[in-house]
Amino acid sequence: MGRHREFDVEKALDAVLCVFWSKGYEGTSYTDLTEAAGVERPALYSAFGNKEALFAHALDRYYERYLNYIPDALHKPTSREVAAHMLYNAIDLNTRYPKHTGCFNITGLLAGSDDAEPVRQMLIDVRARGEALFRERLERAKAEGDLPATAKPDALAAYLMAVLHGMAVQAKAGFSRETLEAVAEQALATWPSSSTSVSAGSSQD
Amino acid sequence: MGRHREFDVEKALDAVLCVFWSKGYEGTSYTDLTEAAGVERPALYSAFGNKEALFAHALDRYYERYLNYIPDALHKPTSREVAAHMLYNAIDLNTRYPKHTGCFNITGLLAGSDDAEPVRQMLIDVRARGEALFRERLERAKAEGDLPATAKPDALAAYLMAVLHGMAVQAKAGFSRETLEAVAEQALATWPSSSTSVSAGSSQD
DNA sequence: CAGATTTCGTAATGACCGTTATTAAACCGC
DNA sequence: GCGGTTTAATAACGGTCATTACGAAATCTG
Repeated sequence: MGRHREFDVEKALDAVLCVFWSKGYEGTSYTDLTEAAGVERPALYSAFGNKEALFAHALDRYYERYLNYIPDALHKPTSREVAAHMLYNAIDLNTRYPKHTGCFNITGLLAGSDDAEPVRQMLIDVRARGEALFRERLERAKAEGDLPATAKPDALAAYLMAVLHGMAVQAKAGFSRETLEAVAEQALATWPSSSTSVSAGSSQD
Repeated sequence: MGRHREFDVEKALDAVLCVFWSKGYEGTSYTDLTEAAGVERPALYSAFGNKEALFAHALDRYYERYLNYIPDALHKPTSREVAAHMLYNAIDLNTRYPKHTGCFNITGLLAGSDDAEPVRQMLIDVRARGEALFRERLERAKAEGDLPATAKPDALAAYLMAVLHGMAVQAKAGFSRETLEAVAEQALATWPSSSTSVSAGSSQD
């Protein structure tokens, strides 16, 4: 019983997500959010809780709707294909929307006042979870012989995540998709392989 | 004539720099700055101007005092040494101070409200200037035969900057110096070379 | 239709934001 | 020591922040 909700909760969350994506947590005001969602302030509060809870909802949705290529990537047969899939899908995501380039997660992770420390920590934790999944996939690749026995899955995972994070920064700095693809190509040029003999150092033309 | 200044302008700017380094531009309040500098608000205003001008002063000082390894790196004889010097000095800088890990520039570049857009643009411009210097150095290396004729200096420069920015993010996420060194090692494993035959793909052990 | 319940929209809350009058104190040349 | 000048410190400014009472409107059950 009671009055029905007049706005679409999913659509409102999508609008909120885009604003946070562009400006980060503290860079976004509640007025920004209500204007983007087309919903009055108390309505957003009753639907999602306070600003921090709303950001958490947006973060969940970001992983569900935009980072859903990660599970797909992890299922690729070889570690090289996993890496390539993650790189090129990240580039697409980081440059697809001119209004909010880069990565939602990384954008909010770096700066913030002391009050926003819980939010930063939340982003740090989620990021670490993603890297752990990738590392475990590389450990499997090593066990399967897809990576050489000398390979270090943890270092390799950290390395590729560094490239991904760096591209998120560069996308925010206005880099084109083409430039980022050149970055990815360079990163993949050094990817280790167990079977084939590699000549990665001169693979760029 | 007139009353003498009772605080050390240089020391105040150093203190201010550290706070901005940790929290970014908007994450830092003027109260944070005056408390760190041990200087009352009007004194900071009279010495540096408003918050944006103060941040610009801090950015200048950051490049003078902490990124002074970049000119040294660019003077190394080979492009590989240039890259290695930049990577390992960046790691040291990004992990040296537990109170403000990562990179001052990258920390403030990603997020911010619309009011802070000029500051973000300032950081984007300075970052681009650094990458341009590196790219020009790689073009010289190519002309000198230090890099193969097939090398693409712009892509190579963007790639290494991506790794550097990614490490700045990871430092902010709590990565240890050792982990970042493994990342740098992986990044260098693929660095192109004109003379020696390369087997970068299996160079990790 | 009556009563209970939920949402909506206005408007207000106290706290903090960056910035600056204003007044008192310290220094200079004379 | 005195007038002119610069700095120091207190305290205030209007504006925006996130958050929420409160009363009107809308929907359900009975």
